[in-house]
Amino acid sequence: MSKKVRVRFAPSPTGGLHLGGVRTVLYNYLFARRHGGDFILRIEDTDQGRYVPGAEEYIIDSLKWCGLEPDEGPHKGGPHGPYRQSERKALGLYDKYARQLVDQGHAYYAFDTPEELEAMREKYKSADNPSPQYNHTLRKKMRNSLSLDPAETQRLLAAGTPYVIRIRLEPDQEVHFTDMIRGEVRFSTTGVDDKVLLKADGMPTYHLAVVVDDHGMNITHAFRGEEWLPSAPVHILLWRYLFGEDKMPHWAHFPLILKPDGNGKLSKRDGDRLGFPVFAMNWTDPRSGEPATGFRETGFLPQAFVNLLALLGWNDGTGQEIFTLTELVDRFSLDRVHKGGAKFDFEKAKWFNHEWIKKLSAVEYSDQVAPLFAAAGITIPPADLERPGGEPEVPIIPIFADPLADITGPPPFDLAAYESVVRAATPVPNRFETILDLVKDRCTLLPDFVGQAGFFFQLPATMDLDAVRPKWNAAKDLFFAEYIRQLQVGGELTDPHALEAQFKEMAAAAGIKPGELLMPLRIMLVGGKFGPHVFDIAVMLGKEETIRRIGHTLGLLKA
RNA sequence: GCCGCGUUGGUCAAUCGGUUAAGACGCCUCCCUUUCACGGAGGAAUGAGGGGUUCGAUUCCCCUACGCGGUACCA
Repeated sequence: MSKKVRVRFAPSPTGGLHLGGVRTVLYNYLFARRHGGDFILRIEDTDQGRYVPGAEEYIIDSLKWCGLEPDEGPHKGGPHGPYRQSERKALGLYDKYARQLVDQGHAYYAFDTPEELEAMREKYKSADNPSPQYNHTLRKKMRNSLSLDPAETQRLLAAGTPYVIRIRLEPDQEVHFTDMIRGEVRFSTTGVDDKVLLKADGMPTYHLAVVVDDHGMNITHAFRGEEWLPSAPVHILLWRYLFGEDKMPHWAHFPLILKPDGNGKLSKRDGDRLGFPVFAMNWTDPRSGEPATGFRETGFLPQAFVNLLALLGWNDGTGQEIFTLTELVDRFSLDRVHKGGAKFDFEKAKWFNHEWIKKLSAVEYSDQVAPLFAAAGITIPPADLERPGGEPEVPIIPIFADPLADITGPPPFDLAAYESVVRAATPVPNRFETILDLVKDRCTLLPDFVGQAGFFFQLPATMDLDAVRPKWNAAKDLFFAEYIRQLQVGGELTDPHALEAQFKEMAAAAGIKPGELLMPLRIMLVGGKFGPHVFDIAVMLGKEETIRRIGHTLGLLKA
């Protein structure tokens, strides 16, 4: 019986969480859930100088928005805490293992100052070797416990001279491991430098911390972005020296998400330049004050965001593109993750969102849409937000309530059962939601709802009278006056088909082609040439409001 | 420079030696619709180059080119 799967996402709190980061989380999460394992959040705040206040909270909030909640982390604890490396330092493990490495002869003390390092790089830099490495040859020329005589090393140590601990890499050693995505990957130690393991301030570098903490947290599978591949041999060696390669987690390096134009890793700058979000949620750097927009604020549904990210580098081979989180968990496998990077395409991203808006009932996102109306100065009458039959017993649709844990159980999953549970928990739409459902085919981003449905709640902001005026005449004016009278004597508007039939009969009686009348009616009710079928709108507006708008426009046309 | 990883239409991509090389986004045409969408039908568009291996290569191997990543007391 193999160990329980445990994976981790280990960001450094230096800024907003971007696309690539969320996708790394997602693949970790999917793998963990797929195998009934744990997903851990660990904060790699080993670099004091780059620490950004608020970044950790932002990361946690972003994961929450995406529905990718860790099982253990700094915000919720767990049996393997603490979950911040700055706090794990107190455990004394980094120091202990660094010294153990020195004792084993696999690491050494180095006393070089930053200036000396810089001088070394300048001195040995050449066209052939633009970035000289602190390695087995150059270290002989530097100040460290390998080049200095032991007495001098002892003296420097005793005097409290600042030092770092570097790994000692001997040349021509082959290091290889199996990457779950790329297969066998081989390196020669010749090209790798003597990486710093423990910094002068006593904090570990990523290289030491990742190995010590993955070990301490019983991580079974270590997944990260492709940019880490080149330093993998250092981590393999550390595992070999410290805990044994047999205890080492399985590795996988995910492909990069590339900028849409040209080449290279997608960055925040690309988003600014090309006009799309790169971060999960809005983020303002507390130091520079520089803002960045998020997918959430742009009007993406978390379901769509997760869906589009999953497909950026993975697919299930069937051609299916729309997946719920639950389906993703059910289908995900590492061997179908691509090796090559994928360019981000915002048009396709929007398509995913559009699909999700159509797929979901407005009940499932009306709470995200309502504030947008308020922000646009459109008031939704409280009555429209009242739910017929009262609020449901389960207030939140369990799409992101980790359905797998309490609904479908361990894999394989009963997706059909899950869907039915979600359906049963979905309440009856209120009037606001009914209206959203009526126009959702036309909405790609959440803010589109304001433009598409605003007229239901207030007189159209603009009236496209130019669409009516050229062909307007007394006969039409007369027709609508008569139409108002007919509506007045009739009952409340309930059946769009009956309404349409009545309208067409009247048109025939007046000797006017219905097509001549339909557009004016639309303009009267909507204000422009868009929206659902006119009579659906009239029914939704109600008799009184429909009459009011026709009369109002008639007045405008006379003026 | 060196090391590593990649390379199927504009983009995301299927194919695990034999296919007319799927599908999706975007684009174009048409249908539906007396609005805008949705939906439906169709179209243009792809294996970086060169060597092998094989009866047969997009698929396996090698070389080249190109791209990316790394080469910090950053992660």
